[in-house]
Amino acid sequence: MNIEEAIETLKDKGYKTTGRRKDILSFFAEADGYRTARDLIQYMEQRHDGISFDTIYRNLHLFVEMGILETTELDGEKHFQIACAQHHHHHFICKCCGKTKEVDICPMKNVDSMLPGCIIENHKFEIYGICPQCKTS
Amino acid sequence: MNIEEAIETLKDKGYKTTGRRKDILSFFAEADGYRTARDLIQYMEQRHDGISFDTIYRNLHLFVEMGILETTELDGEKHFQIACAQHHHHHFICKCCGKTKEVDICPMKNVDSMLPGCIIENHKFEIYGICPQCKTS
DNA sequence: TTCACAAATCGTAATCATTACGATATAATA
DNA sequence: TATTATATCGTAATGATTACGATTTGTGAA
Repeated sequence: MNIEEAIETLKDKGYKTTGRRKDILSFFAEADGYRTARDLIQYMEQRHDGISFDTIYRNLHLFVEMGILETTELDGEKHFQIACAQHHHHHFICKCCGKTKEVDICPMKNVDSMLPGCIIENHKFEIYGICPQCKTS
Repeated sequence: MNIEEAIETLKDKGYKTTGRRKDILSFFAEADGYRTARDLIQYMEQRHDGISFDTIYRNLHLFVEMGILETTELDGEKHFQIACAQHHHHHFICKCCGKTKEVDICPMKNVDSMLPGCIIENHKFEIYGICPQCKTS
């Protein structure tokens, strides 16, 4: 998902293309990994007079809902990144820089039979550690 | 892990056996699943005049650190339950009542080779859904 | 059993991420 | 360019969690 695609998606659903939205998308396009709302606020304050919490959180939620961003909870704080592949996958997440790597292993294949009577709705599989770049620096 | 074991663990490490700690352990022993700090506060207020946030959170953190409780983040709120088995395992978690079921599948066996150069520190694999009891009621 | 003291608890204020809202500004379109 | 629904702003409110000085209590020694 790149900025142009994201803006197309917004237009298709009747949402407006605003400067703020482009800025938010730029931030995540450059980011290459998970970032918090606070990271985004800091970025926005650097290149504008200010940014409203309302705008930050409203758009983060909207983008997640539209599949433009993915979200996960790390250290008690919500993190966001550009949605990568369309197919089902999981992530290695660097604790240091937030960078992610796709992992095409899904452990759900054999799980159904182990949970008789349960309705399985979704699952989370994440691997945490240090990426090669952070390891050497 | 039962209450007696937990109190032994505390004593061994030089921590005191207080009424509050016994009450907190009783709550989780009865709970059979993940509960929030607020759930615990509500329970404590029912059988005492009141309970300090300080006592709640200090002991929750202590118990996690000592392996008496396990913790996970659900819906942006920390949840706690009595640590179950000693061996490595994962959980099915009922979104409705917090009840957990052990799942003895671990997807990490083949992951190392997919992440060359990365230091893998830990991982999370959780399955979310509705348990049989909540399904029928 | 009582004493002394470190540890634990209490009550409450502070913090921090997130949500909410009335007022204002702006993108889309006719 | 005029209209209007949508988006943004500035700020206050919320809710979980953390912090802290004052008080209480469990524990081990006398």
